Amino acid sequence: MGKAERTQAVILDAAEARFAEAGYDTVSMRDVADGAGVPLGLINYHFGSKEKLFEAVIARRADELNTRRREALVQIGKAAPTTIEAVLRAFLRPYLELTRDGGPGWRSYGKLIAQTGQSHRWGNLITNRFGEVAGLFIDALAKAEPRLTREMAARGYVHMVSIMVGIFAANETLDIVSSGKVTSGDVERACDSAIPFLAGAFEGLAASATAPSPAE
Amino acid sequence: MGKAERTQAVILDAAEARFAEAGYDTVSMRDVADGAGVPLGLINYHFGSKEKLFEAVIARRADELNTRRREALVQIGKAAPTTIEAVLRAFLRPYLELTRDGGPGWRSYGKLIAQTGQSHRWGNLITNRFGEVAGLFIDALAKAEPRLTREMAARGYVHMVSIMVGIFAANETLDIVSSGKVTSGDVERACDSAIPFLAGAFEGLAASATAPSPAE
DNA sequence: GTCTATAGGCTGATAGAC
DNA sequence: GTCTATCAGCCTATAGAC
Repeated sequence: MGKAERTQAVILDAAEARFAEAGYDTVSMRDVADGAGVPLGLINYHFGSKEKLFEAVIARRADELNTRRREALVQIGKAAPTTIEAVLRAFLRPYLELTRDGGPGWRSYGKLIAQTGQSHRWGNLITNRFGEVAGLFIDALAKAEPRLTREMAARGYVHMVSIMVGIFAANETLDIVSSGKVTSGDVERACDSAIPFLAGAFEGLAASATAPSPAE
Repeated sequence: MGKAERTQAVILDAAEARFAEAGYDTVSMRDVADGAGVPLGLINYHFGSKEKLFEAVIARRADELNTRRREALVQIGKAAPTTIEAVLRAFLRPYLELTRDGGPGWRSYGKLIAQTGQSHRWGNLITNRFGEVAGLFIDALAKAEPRLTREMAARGYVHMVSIMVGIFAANETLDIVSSGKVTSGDVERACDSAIPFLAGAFEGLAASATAPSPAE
């Protein structure tokens, strides 16, 4: 790794941590420069603008996560028939493993994705980065549970993403609503409980496709 | 309604719409003033600061939503035994009805809540406003499905909120991942499909509490 | 209650020395 | 590649006329 690349990594790490903590708009380029221990001008030299710096922060780990998820999907594709639960694991486990073992930056990244995904402003950035793999997983869900229509699979996928984002953002909502009895920091435990939750959810959704509602 | 209150409502409406669209930090007090058609100084006269203006925007509809949810919970409490599905409806339907019939401001509010809930900065604001009703619903979930531990009920509640927020934020994620075949704008349809999804989810979670996992 | 003018500070970006 | 100095613009908040 050249000197320039190492400098860029330091800047990306600092930007990631600050953006995750305080939000893109609140953090100034000076904050990032101070956090990285580099002069202000160097950031613009390497990344061009604040906006491009942010995009680079998002892109860095998105690529790694997408690769691992693709691999996990290929793995379970070999063993037929594929179950919904296997697809859920292929989606959640790569993220869990990276968050647990991939260094502290992944914790920041989780918080960052949560903010970015809900801001209208970065919508294209997120869907450009994650849209392709999303299509793969919607296909896998529909294949694993034939009762699911395409619409249901897509809706279910979006719900799954909402839950996933909430887990890896690890904000304190859970701690507070549980009066401190459950901690949001234990992402492994959160994933373990999310699997049966989501497996049941897709089962319930599939069942509602075949059984008419009581009102009808 | 006095003149001052009407002016405040106009300011709140403009602030809500702009904040929802572009985010708190991006929107300036000048933007809000222009949107409301009032001079800049008037906003600080009525609300004191930008931060307090934002809190007022959040509080206004939170109080109304909490009241309706409480009422819905009381209603289903009268008919024993309470089902998970009834609790889900008590949680989602008031929000749906307000979003559908309560005027365009509720659409903005949905987007705003999504952003606010994921920003570390406003965490206390959200939990202060919604925490009490959250406790009521966690109790109701645990009562409706005795197999659920308190921890499971709390986790499930948080997941339910994640999904709800995603639905009412109505961002374009769903439209994009479904290649335009499903629209996120139809919140009624989204709620209808979320009910069996979540009912199945709590069923799956409860089942996982009694049945040991295959690995054990 | 409403409106105007302005103070004081921080922002992103860059020109130019090394 | 790295670092410093600086510019022009925008921000929130407020003092004071009406």
